[in-house]
Parts: sequence; structure tokens; C-alpha cells
Amino acid sequence: MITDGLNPEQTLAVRTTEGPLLVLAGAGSGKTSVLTRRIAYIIGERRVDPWNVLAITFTNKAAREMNERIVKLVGKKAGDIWIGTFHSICVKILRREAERIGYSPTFTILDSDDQMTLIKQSMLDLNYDLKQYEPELIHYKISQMKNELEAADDVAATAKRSLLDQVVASTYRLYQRRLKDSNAFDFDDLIGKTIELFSEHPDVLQQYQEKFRYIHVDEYQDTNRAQYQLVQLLAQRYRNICVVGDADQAIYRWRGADISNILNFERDYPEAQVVKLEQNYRSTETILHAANAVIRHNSQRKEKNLWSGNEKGANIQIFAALDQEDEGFYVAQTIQNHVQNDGKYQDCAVLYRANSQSRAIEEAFLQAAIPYRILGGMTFYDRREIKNLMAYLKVLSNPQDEISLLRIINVPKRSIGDSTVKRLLDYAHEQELTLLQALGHGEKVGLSGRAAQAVLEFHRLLEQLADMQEGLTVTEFVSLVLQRTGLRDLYLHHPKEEERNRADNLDEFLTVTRSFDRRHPNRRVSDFLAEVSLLSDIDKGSDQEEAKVQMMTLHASKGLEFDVVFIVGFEEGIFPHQRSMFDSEGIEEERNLCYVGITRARKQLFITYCTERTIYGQMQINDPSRFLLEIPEDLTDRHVSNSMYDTNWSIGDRVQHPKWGIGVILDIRKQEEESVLQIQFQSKIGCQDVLPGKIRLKRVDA
DNA sequence: GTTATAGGTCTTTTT
DNA sequence: GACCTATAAC
Repeated sequence: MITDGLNPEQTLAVRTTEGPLLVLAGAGSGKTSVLTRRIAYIIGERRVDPWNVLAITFTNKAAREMNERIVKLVGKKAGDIWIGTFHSICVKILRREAERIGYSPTFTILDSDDQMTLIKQSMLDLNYDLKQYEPELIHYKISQMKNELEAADDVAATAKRSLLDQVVASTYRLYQRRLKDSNAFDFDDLIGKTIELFSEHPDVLQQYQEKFRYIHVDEYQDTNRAQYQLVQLLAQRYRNICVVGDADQAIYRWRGADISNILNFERDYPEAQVVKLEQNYRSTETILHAANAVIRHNSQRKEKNLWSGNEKGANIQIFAALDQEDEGFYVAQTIQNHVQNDGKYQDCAVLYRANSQSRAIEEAFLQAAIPYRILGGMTFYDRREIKNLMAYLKVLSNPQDEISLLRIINVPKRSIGDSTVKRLLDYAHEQELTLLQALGHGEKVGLSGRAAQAVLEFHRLLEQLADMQEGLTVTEFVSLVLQRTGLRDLYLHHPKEEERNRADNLDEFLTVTRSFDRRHPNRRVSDFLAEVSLLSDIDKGSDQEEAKVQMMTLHASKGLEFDVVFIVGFEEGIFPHQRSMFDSEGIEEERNLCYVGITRARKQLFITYCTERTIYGQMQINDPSRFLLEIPEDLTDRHVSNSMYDTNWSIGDRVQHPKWGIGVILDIRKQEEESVLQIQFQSKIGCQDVLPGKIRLKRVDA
């Protein structure tokens, strides 16, 4: 039976397939299990065609896992279910229907860098001072408007308020026109333009309403207005809509998520049934008790009490470190203990509020030789060489893509400098040509001989590559591009080793394309690009279970679970973050984040904070986080770091150096009023002189 | 048109 | 303390 092993509420949620259903699922209450079984039940028991089922997940990884689990229950036909993120589902729809709203199906998707570039460009063309108006802010505002489904033109009409609003409005309009001219969408457009498609073409909407008779949305508390609208449109006809969420885990208000979407579900669908999943199967009673105690401090919430049949488990360990290095050292040591007691590296996760906090932990891990993996921050796809390669591919699959063309027009160096580019752009805009077309008219642009020659050659190269695309797999085509453009040679023969390593990354990229080719034979480069553009931080990790400690932001940890969890930087100003501390809503969302973090842990939770911390190279003293006071004392064991900074050194002392790790003082001598310590380190750095006045050393007990 | 250096500026979270 | 950007020399 599909419902075997489920509790009564879970079973009810699985079996309630007709009509609207709201599942309020606390952390660790088995909602993924409920969702997968529900879909399996709809297909297996209710005999619904898989083609009629839609499931929207928060990450691609979650989609993949859900799909695998459904395949296990109902077999291969599960392949016809549409499972994906809002963004990937919309891409799929837009690829089929793009022409209806004036785009070509080979459209490209801008990554956040490209978006910023285009915003800046638009602002400069409007003669705005980038110092006076931060492009980041403008971008943020435009994104917010798109999430609220406000079109560029509506905005321009109503923007008589502040100067800033006018800047936003006109930048938005120009930016949007440029996107259109480039046959490109930004992330927000993927949702917004799909809605536009549906509202302008009722027949298309109807077709998808007929198709998606059973709709599921996970993490509903984090949907924004546009996503809400999209779901409303699709669900209108059959009203078989199942949303799953937990208002206590709403952590994306800053990117437009609107918690009232879940709070008002029963108003939107008065006939809705509601199922509450309150039994937690994941964490020990201690961890769950702590999580409940913290979240209770939020005022804006529906009362809910998670309970657990699990054992009490170990106390929560609270550690007051001296500074970030000490904190990292503690985490590293604790993990080593765990591993020595037959624990595994991959059971452990380190969670932090901001990506920048990962560095201190990383350094401690390197010293202690602990294998780790960082999710998010700078990833493979953010590397310059990868972005360059992707830009080539984007231009080749979407000839209108000006942003990408500008990126690679002179990479590798081919003597097409800024002034040449400017002339080409002016010419293109005057003649209403794309930049790529303008390249072909090199001689008419009025360029100097050398520049014209270079431009023409580049144009020919791109044309040749575009012609050769036919019939090749993505992998074959990418290797061809790497070779013909000279991109690989650029890195392969570079004098600096660092640059030569980039060639390896390009080869690594071919591994990615091979996997794509295997999964989707005969798909085009533009499909590959879309897949890559929509990967989230969680998706980007490798699939195989590696024996590595996982490091990530608290945001990225949502939906995951680990035996042992460390939350570091538990300090006022860090967590809750400085910029969220202005209003109670901000604080409450930070508290949700704290709740998410705590409930990631199955067996053991460690919380650390620093008494001093260096930010910008400036020393700063933070109070411990207010959330710490909200965890009941009797659930915790508190420790204070016993290492300390010292000035009275003697031979034989064991010390810890911030970079080189543990060592022993061999000798002390005076040199120009300063003492110099000769230290034998355990690490491969060996014996080194250290100035304790410059480098802060910590005393470590033997 | 290309490259090197110095100064100014920033760090929340992400599809 | 790191990263990008404006400026000047090649």
C-alpha cells in the first residue's frame, strides 16, 4: 500500500486528492514523503495520467529526488510528471510558447551578473550617476516590482513621487527594452512573462489548465506574488491544488515572498481542507524543545506545537569562542572527535548567516585536514573562464544576446577595444541591427583598418561556429567552441599557474555537458544553458554522497537534515543580521531562520559565538545573539574557550598560529625592541620565526 | 589597445 | 582585508 507506515494525518493528506488542500507541515514532519506518496497515489490508485500532474519544488535537487522516489512507487511512467522549480517549469512553458509573446524559443536567461551589467549600462545611458544611485538598489527595486507584477509602463505612469522612483521607473523601462531586444529573460521575467502569456492568450492558459489537473506546491510560505498568481491561474479550472508549507519557516520575505499566501489559502479556497502535520520524526526531543522555545517568541504566527516520539538525546553545546579562528578551531576539533568515535564527515554540517563567514571555518578545516564542501558563494559556474565559455554558447544559440556578446567580444584579446565596441554599438542602434549583425558590416562602421579586420574575423568565426552546430551533441559542440575560439589556449599556455588551472575547469565543464547529453540526447545548447542557469546553490553540489563536511548558509540549509549541526556566529549583528534589526518583522524572519537552522539537526546541535570578531580588519565586540537567551538553559551545556592571547611566552609553550596551526616555541630572542619567537609547527610550514606583536598567537593546552 | 598600480569601496540571505 | 575601478604608463 502506498500509505503504509504513514500516520493518520499523513494518510489523510495523501488520500485527499480532490479539491484544494492545505498541508501545514512542521519541520521534519515527513512532508516530502507525503508529497511523493500523494502523487504516486493519484497516479497509481486514482488512475490519473502522469501527464496531468504538476509538482513545484523549491530546488532542482528536491525535484530530482522527488521524481526518483515516485519512480520507485509507480515505475517509469512517473517520467511524464512535470516536476521542477517555478523557474524551470516556466522555462519549459516559455520554450513552447515564446513566439506568442514576441520572443524566440532560443531565448537566453540572464544570470545575476548579467542583470547587474545590463542595469548599470541602462543607467549610464540615461546619464545617471552610479555613485548617487546604487545600481544594486535599483536592481532590487525593479525585481520587487516584477515580483509584484508591475510592468515597466505602469510604473512610469505613477512614478511622480520621489526622484529615486523616477530613476527606477526609467531604468526599468530601458532595461526591459534591452532584455526584449536581446531576446532574453531575467529570473523574475520567467514567472512574469508566463503570466503575461496566460493573460494575453486565454486559449493557451486553458490548454495548461487542462493539462495540470493536479497541482502541488512545496514551500508555499516562500512564494511571492507572481508565483501565487501563476498558481491561481493554473488551478482555477480544476481546483485540485495542494500546497504544503510552514509559516514558521518563511525566510524569503526580502526577495518578495509573501507569507499571507499561505495564511490566506483558506480564504482563497473556502472549500479547502486543512491537514496539520505536527509529529516530528527527525530530531531528538532536546533539539525540538529548543526550536519550539525559540519560535514561540514570534508574535505573528499560527500556534503550532511540534512533538517528537524520539529519545531525549544529548544537550545542546554552546561554545563561547575568543574570535573566528578560535571558533573554527573548536568546530574542527569537535568534528575530529566525532570522526574518531566512528562518526562520519558527511554527517556534519556547518551553518552560518552570511557566506563571508565560511572563510574562517574553511581555514581551520584546512589546517586540521578535514574534508569539506562549501555550498554557495563562489561556485564553479561563477568562475570567469566558465562564464566566458557560457557567454560564447549563449551568443551562438541566441544571436540577439548583446550582453553576452559584449562579454566575449575581446576575450581572448583580439584587438577590439572599448572605442571600437562603442562605435559598433552606436552603429547597431542607429541602423536597428543587433550587435552581431553590426559586426558583419565592419567596413561601413568607419573603423580603422586594423580594427575592421579584427571585427570581420571575429564575425566570421561566430558564423562558422553557428553553422557547425547542427547535428553535434552539446559536448562535441562545446569542445569545438573551446578550440576554435582560442579560449582553451588562452588559459592552457598562460605563464601564471593560477590561470592554467582555469583550463582544467573548462575540461571539467565538458563533464557537465556529457552528463547533460546522456540525460537528454538530441537537446539543444539553449536547453543546456537554461538548465545550468537555473541551478540553485544546493543543486550545484555533486550528487554522490562524498565523505565531506557540508558548509552552507542557513538559507541554503532549508529542506536538508544532518546528524550533527553547527551554527556559528551566534551574535547580535551577525545573527540576527545587522540589517534585519530595524523592525520587528526583520527580527521575526531571522528567528524563523534560527528555527530552520536548529531543526536541521537530527542528533546533536552545537552553537558557537565569538567574544571578539574582526570585520573589515576592524576588531568588534558583539553580544551573544538574543536567540541564545531564548533557548532554555537546562537543555544546554555552556563552555568558554580556554585558549587565550598572551604576551608572556616561554620556550616549550604550545601555541596556535592563525594560518600555520599548532606549534611549539623553540627559541625566543630580542630584535630591535621586539621579541621574535622561533616556532616549530606541526604543519608542512615547519620551523618559522614569528613576531608576536604582529601576529596574534594563542596559548593552547598541551 | 593593453597592462600595471594605487586607491576607494564595500559584505545578508538567492532563483 | 579583498576586490573591483579609475588612472597612468607602455
